[in-house]
Amino acid sequence: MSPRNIERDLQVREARINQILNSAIETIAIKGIGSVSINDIAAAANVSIGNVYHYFKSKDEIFAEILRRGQTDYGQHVASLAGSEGNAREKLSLLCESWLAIDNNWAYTILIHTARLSDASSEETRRAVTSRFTNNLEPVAAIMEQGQREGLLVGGSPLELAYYFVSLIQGLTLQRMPGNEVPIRARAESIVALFTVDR
Amino acid sequence: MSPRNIERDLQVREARINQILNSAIETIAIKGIGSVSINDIAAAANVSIGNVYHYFKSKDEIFAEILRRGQTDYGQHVASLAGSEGNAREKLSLLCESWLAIDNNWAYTILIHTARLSDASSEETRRAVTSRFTNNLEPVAAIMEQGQREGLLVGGSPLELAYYFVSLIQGLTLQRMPGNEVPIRARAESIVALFTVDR
Amino acid sequence: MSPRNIERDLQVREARINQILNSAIETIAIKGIGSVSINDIAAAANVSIGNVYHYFKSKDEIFAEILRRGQTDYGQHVASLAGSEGNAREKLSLLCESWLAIDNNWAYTILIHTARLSDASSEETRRAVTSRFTNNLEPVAAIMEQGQREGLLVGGSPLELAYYFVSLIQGLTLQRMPGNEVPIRARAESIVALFTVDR
Amino acid sequence: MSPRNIERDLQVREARINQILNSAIETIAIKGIGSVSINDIAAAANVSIGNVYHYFKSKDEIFAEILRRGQTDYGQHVASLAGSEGNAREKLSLLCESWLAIDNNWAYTILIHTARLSDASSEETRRAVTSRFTNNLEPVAAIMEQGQREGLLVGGSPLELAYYFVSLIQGLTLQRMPGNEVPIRARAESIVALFTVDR
DNA sequence: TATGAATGAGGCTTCATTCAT
DNA sequence: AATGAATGAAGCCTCATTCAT
Repeated sequence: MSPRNIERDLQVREARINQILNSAIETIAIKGIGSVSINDIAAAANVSIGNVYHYFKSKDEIFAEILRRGQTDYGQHVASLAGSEGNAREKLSLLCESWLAIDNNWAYTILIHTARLSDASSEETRRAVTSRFTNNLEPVAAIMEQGQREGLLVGGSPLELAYYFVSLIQGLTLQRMPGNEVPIRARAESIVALFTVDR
Repeated sequence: MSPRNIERDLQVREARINQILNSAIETIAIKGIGSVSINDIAAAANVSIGNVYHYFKSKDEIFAEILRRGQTDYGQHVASLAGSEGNAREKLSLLCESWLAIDNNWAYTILIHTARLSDASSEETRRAVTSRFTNNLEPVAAIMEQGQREGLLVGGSPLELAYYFVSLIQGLTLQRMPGNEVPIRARAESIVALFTVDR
Repeated sequence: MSPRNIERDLQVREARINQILNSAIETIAIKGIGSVSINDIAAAANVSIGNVYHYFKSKDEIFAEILRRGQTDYGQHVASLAGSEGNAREKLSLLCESWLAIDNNWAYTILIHTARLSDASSEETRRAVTSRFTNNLEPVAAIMEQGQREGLLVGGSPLELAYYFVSLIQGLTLQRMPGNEVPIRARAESIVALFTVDR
Repeated sequence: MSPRNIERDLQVREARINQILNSAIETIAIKGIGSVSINDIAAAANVSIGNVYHYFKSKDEIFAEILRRGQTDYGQHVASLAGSEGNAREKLSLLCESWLAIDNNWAYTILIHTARLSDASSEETRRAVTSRFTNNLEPVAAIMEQGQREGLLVGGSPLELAYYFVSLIQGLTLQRMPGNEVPIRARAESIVALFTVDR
């Protein structure tokens, strides 16, 4: 029937989708969420506008997919961290450092919050984002609990602590948006210290 | 009735400006930063579009003015708190509680970050926002320093601690946007505990 | 409050709406339903695109309003005809002639049928169009009934006859679209003869 | 299995073309003339877009071919009817019933009229459609003439009567578009009665 | 013959801003 | 001071058509 190599087609398709999403997140990092247009995204991906719409139904779908991937990847990262060898303080440090090391994170963070806003995206997208956010707290809470058992981290509800930790990280991340010149550097060590018991 | 004089005119003007700005922040809280239009703002203030432009040069100026007022009010609040009687832990608690009590805060917070994005507003607005943000850290840093002197709060650079505190508060605030159903409540007590030494 | 003449404003508004709608129906008559764009409509009305949207929510609303007016006007026309002096055959003749005399009618007719098509307009528009169409059959049916009482018109269900009459008129109207060169002229006399008993 | 030869290739080609055209008319019946896209047509025919273009030069050609076949088939039908045994009234009844029986007819009818509109199709297509329409009137006119000779049908120019008959049928057909709920059923008997002399 | 990725012009719609009254 | 009509640029999205495989 088809004189085309289906498997190769799928690979190309996947590659193109990645290409669009990856350059989109970069473009957002430069232009900012509110100003980024499909035009920008297409240009950054070296692809025509029409072709972007060949792979995505709408701008919202692009945002939603970026978020899905970002949150899923982060979830896997933090879950594997929670399940790995080492004490809770070390894990928290690693988590902290990996966040602070990624330049793009502010874009994900702003995207997460923007996507939640009423008109900015569909009800479904919002639900999915919030649900993943909540799920991703679990491994952090597990680390908190481990730290409490080890006597390394401060007491209190582990989930609540995780909530504070993630909020702090996200709050810091937002300070790193382009154009922002707050003359203070966040240091993983000091942040983890807030949650550490021995001092 | 009362003859128009300059003073009364200014009062009316001021009242109208307040009316527009106050309903604007509410409208932003509902529509979302990115979707709100001058039309929405005018309608919410029960004022014509043209009249909005009579009081403000541009949409950016409205945003900028909301931010200026919000940040200035907050700055005065936190400065007076820093200068007031009481120990640092109590002050931090009050600061925390006052933030968590205000429903609109997420809108200010998102507005602050949006306004900083390159294309979203003028260079001048961005500089002003960031500058006020940095200035407003000072009183918090002063409270941190006081707390360290009192032996109540954890050690480290007071400014850096203030930075973390504010970031945490802002991060939490963002979780309270409409449509958000994170099933965890932030409690001032637990937050302050992170910065407290006696445990 | 307002230094504008409200009444005059309303008059201007009404005039502008008429101007847009009237030139729109003309433009449709030239360009054809399927090809007419908001751009065409705006240009024909000597008005900017944005201003068209100041008066109408969407292209569909323009179509819907044209239809509402066209069907309402026709309904009043035919109702007043049905209630007027004269025998049924004369009334039918007048009705026929007035339809055949109006050059634009094909556009209304195509518009009526296009508006009924699933994707072409909203459920609400479609219902309204069909409902008005059905209502407008009544006066024609009344004429048929009068004609039967007078012994001038053929027998059968008056409503059904009205349905045939209107369908015939519409079918003929469609033959008169631009680009159409069917070398036959419809004549009111012959059409009415089909519904006449004495021959 | 069976060796490919030219004849078989042609058969396959013809089969594919039929498959596309048949599902296209169905799709038009659902989506509506103005909204149907090549994509819809390809999907309905279970064929790729590219393959549609392998068999047809353009969307206009598909429409034109549907019309050519529809009008030609109808022409043959009505011509054979005109040449068959039986009196004119019976022939008119059969013609009427066969039209009313076919669910798709409204789509053809709308298509015929749409295709005639200036911008909707090429000059050539329009000429062909109108020409076939006019030609197809001849057999109907012949039936009218026969009926007049037989003393069964009303007097007047046979071609003009044929024109009215077909317009009436088409007008009725349009009332049967999807979404249409005109609560009146057309009955062949009553329609033919309008053209019948004995009453 | 068959596929579907790719293109880009064009259509609809929104919105900040201006201006006559 | 107040109104809202008017403008037009810009954004989102669709779709007929082409082309490499």
